[in-house]
Amino acid sequence: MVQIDNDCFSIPQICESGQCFRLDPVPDEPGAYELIARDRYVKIQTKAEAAGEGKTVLACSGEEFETFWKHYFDLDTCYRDYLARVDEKDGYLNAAAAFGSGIRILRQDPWEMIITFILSQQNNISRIKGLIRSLCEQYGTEKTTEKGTVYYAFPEPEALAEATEEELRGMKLGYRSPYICKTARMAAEGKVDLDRLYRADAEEARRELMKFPGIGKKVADCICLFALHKMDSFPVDTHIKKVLDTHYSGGFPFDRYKGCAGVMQQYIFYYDLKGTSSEQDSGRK
DNA sequence: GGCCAGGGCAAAG
DNA sequence: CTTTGCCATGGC
Repeated sequence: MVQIDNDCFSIPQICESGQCFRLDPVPDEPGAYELIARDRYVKIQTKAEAAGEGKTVLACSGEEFETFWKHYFDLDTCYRDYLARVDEKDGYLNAAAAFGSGIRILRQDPWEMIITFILSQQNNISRIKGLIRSLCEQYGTEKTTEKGTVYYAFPEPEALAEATEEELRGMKLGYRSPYICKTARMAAEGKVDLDRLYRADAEEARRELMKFPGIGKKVADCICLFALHKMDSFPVDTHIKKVLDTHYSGGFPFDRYKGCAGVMQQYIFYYDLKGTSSEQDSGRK
């Protein structure tokens, strides 16, 4: 058991922010979450104390926390400093940052993000989660925790490369099936050295990732941000595009947010997705 | 029941 | 280099 008391760290917000599709509340256990990262599983307890301070407990050893989860959740970084960089005069971004102040940019697995965000295109989050679950149950290795919890690891490239396009269509992946099929085979053959991408700059990483079928600018940027931790990557999806048109017609101030544009992107995305629906329909095309 | 979802791609303009 | 039509499926 490891207790985390970092400032600006909220599992529920990270869960809802849509960067990780294998983090979910445990049914009938208020405050409990399950997280699967590649082949690892961890159970999480979140408890809102009377004082208002959030507390998070990971059910793992101190060693596993130090060598993996701490880095995964980016807990060595002070997100209060990111919040402080928000322009005082930017009302929208202040509201968005306040709303999502517990979000962190995770360091997820590149291969997992490649498949996940290829599936994400023109799709909604709840369905994406369902598709990922199907893929894991079908092609991932079944594992059991010390306490007897059964879960499925994310399929390795070699396992997913065995899938045929017809099988994937049968699992309702739709027109994304050939993308997954070809990408898995390319990855299994080692066409792109994923580890090398950590060293590359964002621009080069993006170019390399776009060699996979089904990965364009937006999906590549998601992989750069959510796996490779390129903090200047700024995925522009339908939500972000709408906000940029509505609130930043003069252009988003990327220069000001050098080194943390991706964090701002997540604040905006989450705010547009889950924020107060008081002016939900104000955005027009 | 219709609109839309964390887009990409190839063909046209 | 910038638009356009198409691609499956189901959540809401």
